Amino acid sequence: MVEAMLHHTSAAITVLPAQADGAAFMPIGQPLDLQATLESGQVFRWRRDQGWYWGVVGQHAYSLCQVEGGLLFRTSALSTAEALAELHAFLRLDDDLEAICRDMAVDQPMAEAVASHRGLRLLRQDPWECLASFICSSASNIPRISRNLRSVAESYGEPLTLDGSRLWRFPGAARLAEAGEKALLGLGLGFRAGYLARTAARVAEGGVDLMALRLAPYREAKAALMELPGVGDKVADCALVFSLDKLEGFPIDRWVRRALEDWYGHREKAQYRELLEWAQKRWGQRAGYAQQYLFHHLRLLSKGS
DNA sequence: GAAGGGCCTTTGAG
DNA sequence: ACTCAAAGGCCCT
Repeated sequence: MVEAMLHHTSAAITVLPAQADGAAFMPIGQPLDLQATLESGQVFRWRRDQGWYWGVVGQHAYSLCQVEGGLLFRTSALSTAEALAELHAFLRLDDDLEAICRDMAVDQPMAEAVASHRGLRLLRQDPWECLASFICSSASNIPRISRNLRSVAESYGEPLTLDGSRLWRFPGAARLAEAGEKALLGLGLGFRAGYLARTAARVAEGGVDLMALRLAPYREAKAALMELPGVGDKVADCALVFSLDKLEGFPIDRWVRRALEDWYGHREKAQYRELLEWAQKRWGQRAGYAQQYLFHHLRLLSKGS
């Protein structure tokens, strides 16, 4: 498979990625920038090492490496077919990104963001891990969120082995409810520990069926999420966009708010709901993508890279 | 109902 | 050493 792929490799890639032998190849026709996708603050537990990304999708460990025409991958999944299906869903390859970006880029700032990060995709994450992740994101920063979630997974999740490397599944709600607030506080979660423990308990006892929310309309699903401790407008929108297929969601954090002020002339004090309605009117079902491009673009600009 | 302010922990960067 | 910001939410005036 790898050899067949190499014959149409572009001149830009002159050597095989490290440790390509034995990896399977997944052809991808959609635009994909794996680095931008995995490092744009949607997910926090993927690690890069020598051009390979290591992480967990569903119940299985994966290592991924982007090459011309697709991905090289290894997995702990039982069959290649299962892995391909899992990756396809995770990367939202059913989204026609070219069309989405074309529709979104109706103004200068978005046109620049889209042009600068071609292949940045939304992901379809596991709803519980996604919700828990963004509960932990409150008033935090990405390096810290990553560290916190890694601690949680390594303390309470089931270990997986892939090519001699250890990865951890994210622990289920029942496991975290059992662990309790004090234990989570001990992992450095700060005031988020109480939120996470209480929401875990609610989810574990069936107070809300996260998977079922994929079938519910946006407003209904959001209202259900916002009943949970530590879940307000922003965290709910993150869970909706990144894991529940509600791409009309539009999470507004400090960065996106800044982008809306700087690039679209919104006033500093504008309320969340007001900005949300504006974005949904402008971008409709592509609001979630629009948000991700604004977030990633402004963040990279301000980091000077 | 809207608006403003303080507090909830901890870390990383300047 | 000190300050501020960080993919917020909640509760009180």
